[in-house]
Amino acid sequence: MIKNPKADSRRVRSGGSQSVDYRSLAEFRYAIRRFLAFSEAAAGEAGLTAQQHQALLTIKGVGEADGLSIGELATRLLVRQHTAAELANRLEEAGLVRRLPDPNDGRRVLLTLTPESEKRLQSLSGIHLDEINSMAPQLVSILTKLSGTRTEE
Amino acid sequence: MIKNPKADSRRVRSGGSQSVDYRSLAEFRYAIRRFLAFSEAAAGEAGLTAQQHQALLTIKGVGEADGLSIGELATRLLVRQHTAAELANRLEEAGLVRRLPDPNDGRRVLLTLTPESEKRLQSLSGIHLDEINSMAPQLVSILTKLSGTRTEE
DNA sequence: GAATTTATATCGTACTACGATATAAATTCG
DNA sequence: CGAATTTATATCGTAGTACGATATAAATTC
Repeated sequence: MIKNPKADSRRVRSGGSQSVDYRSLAEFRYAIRRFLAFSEAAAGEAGLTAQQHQALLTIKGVGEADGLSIGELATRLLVRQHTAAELANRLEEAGLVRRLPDPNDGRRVLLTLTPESEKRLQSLSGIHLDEINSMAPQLVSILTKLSGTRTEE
Repeated sequence: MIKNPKADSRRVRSGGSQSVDYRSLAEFRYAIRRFLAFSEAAAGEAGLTAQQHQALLTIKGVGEADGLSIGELATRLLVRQHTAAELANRLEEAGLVRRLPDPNDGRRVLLTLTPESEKRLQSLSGIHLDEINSMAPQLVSILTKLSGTRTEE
């Protein structure tokens, strides 16, 4: 079977410059939005905001033995350090992280999960894996369709 | 060459239930965050907020000839209709969309791009295609690594 | 050991999405 | 047909959160 351009693939040519597949670009953003909306809803049902959930996942996922510093959390979440500090405040108040001073550096604070947040994160992660598996084919398809559409033609 | 599990793939087994690859899940979120941060910065340089940029892309990408209604925009952005209406206000004030009453339904308003926003969107789209192309391999790799890690083993 | 840098924290502000609500047009149906 | 209901958009006040500005304290530099 020969690979043909999809029927609904619309490359709009404008102003004599290169064509752009606006539809696929919009589909890509829509897919990301759907995933994030799904994730926020799932987090909400677990009593977490989206940021709280992702902070927990980051602390767990980076997997530093003694915990993750505020600064490293900020780097991973792509927010300012004081934003990560505020996020840590809210997580601590909710009993979802512990703040432990770094024994090697008195300025740093290391964040670790509590048993409660470990539990919630594990449940959420399973739910998310299911969702990612179900959306992955479409996402890969969009990425493939967009690949190389910038400079070619 | 035989496909082996990656050395840095860490599946954490907890509580006797299934293992979860927290690191890959965190990497996936980090990739999404990087893309969104890139996109927001690019939009900002074009004088747009992230939402404004995505509204323009949606109006263009859905490709209805007469424009996109507020309600359809809300559906695609996964926000409430009145949020889309407010977004349309800000876009209109900035001269980036026009509101045209739907001749077939007096309740509806159709949003169309202006020449100015067409121009900015085209430029932004090219920049985004480059970024998507450069991140796609890693994203596909993460998705592949996560695939099927929910129920198996 | 004084100056600088790094890490975290606090406070006030701004942006934006939301709930509640309003208005008007279209549709339903007795 | 005309009243009731539904649909589409809009407005207003509020809340959450990320940010800039700033502060404090510990570590590093020289």
